[in-house]
Amino acid sequence: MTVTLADVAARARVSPATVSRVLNGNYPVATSTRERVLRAVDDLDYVLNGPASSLAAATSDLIGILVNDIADPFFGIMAGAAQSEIGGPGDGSGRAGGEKLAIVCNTGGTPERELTYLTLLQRQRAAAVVLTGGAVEDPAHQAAVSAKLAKLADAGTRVVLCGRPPLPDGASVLAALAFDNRGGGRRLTEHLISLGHRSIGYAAGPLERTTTRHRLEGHHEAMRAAGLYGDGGGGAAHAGDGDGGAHAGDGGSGSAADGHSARSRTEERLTVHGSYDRGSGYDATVELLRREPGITAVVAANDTVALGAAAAIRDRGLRIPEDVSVAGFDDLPFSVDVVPALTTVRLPLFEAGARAGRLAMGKESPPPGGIATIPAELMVRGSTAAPRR
Amino acid sequence: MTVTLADVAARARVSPATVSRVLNGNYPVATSTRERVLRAVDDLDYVLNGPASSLAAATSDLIGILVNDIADPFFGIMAGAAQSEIGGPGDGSGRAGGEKLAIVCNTGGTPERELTYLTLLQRQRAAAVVLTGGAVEDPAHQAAVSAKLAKLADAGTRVVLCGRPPLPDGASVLAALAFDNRGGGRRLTEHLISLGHRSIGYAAGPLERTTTRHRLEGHHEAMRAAGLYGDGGGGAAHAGDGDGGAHAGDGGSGSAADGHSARSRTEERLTVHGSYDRGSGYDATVELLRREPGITAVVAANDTVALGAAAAIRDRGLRIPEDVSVAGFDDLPFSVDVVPALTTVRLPLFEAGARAGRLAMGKESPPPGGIATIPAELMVRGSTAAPRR
DNA sequence: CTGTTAGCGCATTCAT
DNA sequence: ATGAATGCGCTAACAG
Repeated sequence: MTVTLADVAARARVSPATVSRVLNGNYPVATSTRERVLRAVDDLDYVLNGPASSLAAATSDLIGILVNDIADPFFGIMAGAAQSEIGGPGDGSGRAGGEKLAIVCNTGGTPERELTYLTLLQRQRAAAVVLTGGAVEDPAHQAAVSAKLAKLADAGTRVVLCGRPPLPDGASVLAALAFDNRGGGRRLTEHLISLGHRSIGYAAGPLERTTTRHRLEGHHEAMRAAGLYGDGGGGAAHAGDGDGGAHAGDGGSGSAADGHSARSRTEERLTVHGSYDRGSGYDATVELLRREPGITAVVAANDTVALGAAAAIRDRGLRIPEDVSVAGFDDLPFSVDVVPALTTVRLPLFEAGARAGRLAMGKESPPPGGIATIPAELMVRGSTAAPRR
Repeated sequence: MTVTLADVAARARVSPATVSRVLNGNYPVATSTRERVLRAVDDLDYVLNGPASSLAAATSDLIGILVNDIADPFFGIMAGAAQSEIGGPGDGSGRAGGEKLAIVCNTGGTPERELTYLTLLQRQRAAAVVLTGGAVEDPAHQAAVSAKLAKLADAGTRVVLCGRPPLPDGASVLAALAFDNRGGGRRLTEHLISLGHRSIGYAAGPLERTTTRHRLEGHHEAMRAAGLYGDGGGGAAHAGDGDGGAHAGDGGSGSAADGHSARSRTEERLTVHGSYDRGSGYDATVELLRREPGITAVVAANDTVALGAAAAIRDRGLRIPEDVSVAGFDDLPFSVDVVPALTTVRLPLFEAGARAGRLAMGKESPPPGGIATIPAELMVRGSTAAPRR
């Protein structure tokens, strides 16, 4: 019923080995023979048996791309870009030559599924794995992921991080492309401060994610530098801890009010954690407004959260930016279209994803030290303005 | 170097077959034996060799999900939902038991890549394939896809269509879940007409896609029924042609003005085609406004296109909805947050994706006849209002 | 319930 | 440049 290599060989009147050689193209074969084989392949409508091929070759042409949330364009853009560098252009006939199969796996942001997918990919003997987006900072999970990645690398799988800070032990990672979340967060808040804002609320993301922490740290840095956290909120906690310092800051559990002594009460009051979605931004903003009715600006964990924040502000009868300024992060495509257009921090998601894809394909050499920090650019638009007198 | 089933068997003092049985769980094994094996697996940190397993079993645990554009939440939501039904919850240890690996493949909407991915999936002996989103109506491509799907089905791969009309020859498809794009489109335009609009522009999607055609047909039906296309634009062209009638209406090439004789000049003037993105909506709306400055409403191919349309309208100094009403399609998450909130047609993307996932897993039985039409719900919000006097 | 025996379809040695 | 033989690691009968 199913056509095999041997069938093709028989029809082309060559040995199976020869067919294998023309199909893989990595061996000299006489042109006339090659043509005969190719014709037989077409005639018989032969499709290579991937599993058999992978078994014999001890490697597959699968490349996994892990994302936290596939419904979020933040990940979709990176994944799409990576995939465009991986999946060949297709030769029209759909015959599928030697291209890799880029597959995206949706972890839902949970550590368990992340590990499960990594194992599944390991099981498939994936040629490469790209991990996108922030990591969860639970030490146990970090260790488990590191161990798993080490095993993957050991088995010949190329590991690339995209939009994710380097691992403490980066040995097994080919390359880590990290966004400058901290710098972007700092510049965004500096912008607000320069506009004259003094009381700025922050609708943060999930507590345990690196992305959340880095953006928040940038924000806090700016606030503290401007003396807006009043009492002794020291800057000592994360001093000199570049985006690359991936050791979990607070280790352990985590309510927002877990008494980190260097954290001022103002700082705590003006920060609310949630998830990276619209509803969370809405709720966080309602809470911020309740705690501190006088805030003149809300910074959101990302653009989607900012959408919810803006809705909450409007529902309170306040205007943007006249009464309250709003800012996001990422600069997703819709951000320029909301009214007023969203001030945000632009991350070159597509470029980063594409680069990660090339790295995974081995088409590009890793940055020095295997680590590259990707700059974030402040985009000032209509949603932020000087606070009213 | 690499641990195999035999190693585990040796350590557990059982035969390889027994190890295989406990790993696959589909065979009775004594509890004590099972535990011994499991312990050996953990001790040795064994990971099943997927290719070898697939080769022997003649089937893999891969399930492919094809999407047109992974950066578009329309697809991301469906894919994520499908994946959530497929990828097991993960057992925490990341040990990865018998779960399937849901992988999403980004075709970019091009027929070639769609075929290439299908071939790649066929090569991998995928357990199932889910095709999401509208199809391209080029007859040659349709035939190629049908043939490929037939081969996949033949090889035991379950084929599910989600948000895509059934194939002319649906034999090889397990189930087709089609959205009621036509009905939704019609009701949306009827809503506008009932509000008093007479001159309504349409920023349509790519000409050759089923989704585009069906939404547009619904729109045209409503317009014609209200006599808004003046001269003899007959309703005969697609009469009684349910969403399921998948034969390419116009066959062949395709400028918008290819002289379909039953199409009125007004109809043509008020319809502009583009792609399913924001920029396209902007451009189309600029063009519509140029052709017919008096239009009081613009209907967009989807919510993203509507975003661009709204931007174009505002850039012209017009207000929404006072001067021009705007409507979208899909009801993506951001649609409720734009200002004014977008009137649109809600498609249950998550539910449909989840159902497709269950179908692909064989966890749910197909609808009668293998075809289900999923209803679309009109969502009236602030972006549409009665035209001004 | 468990062990034994055969391949699954292909990529590679080696020869030639 | 091509053919012949071997084994990748696992599952699926078939016995017992």
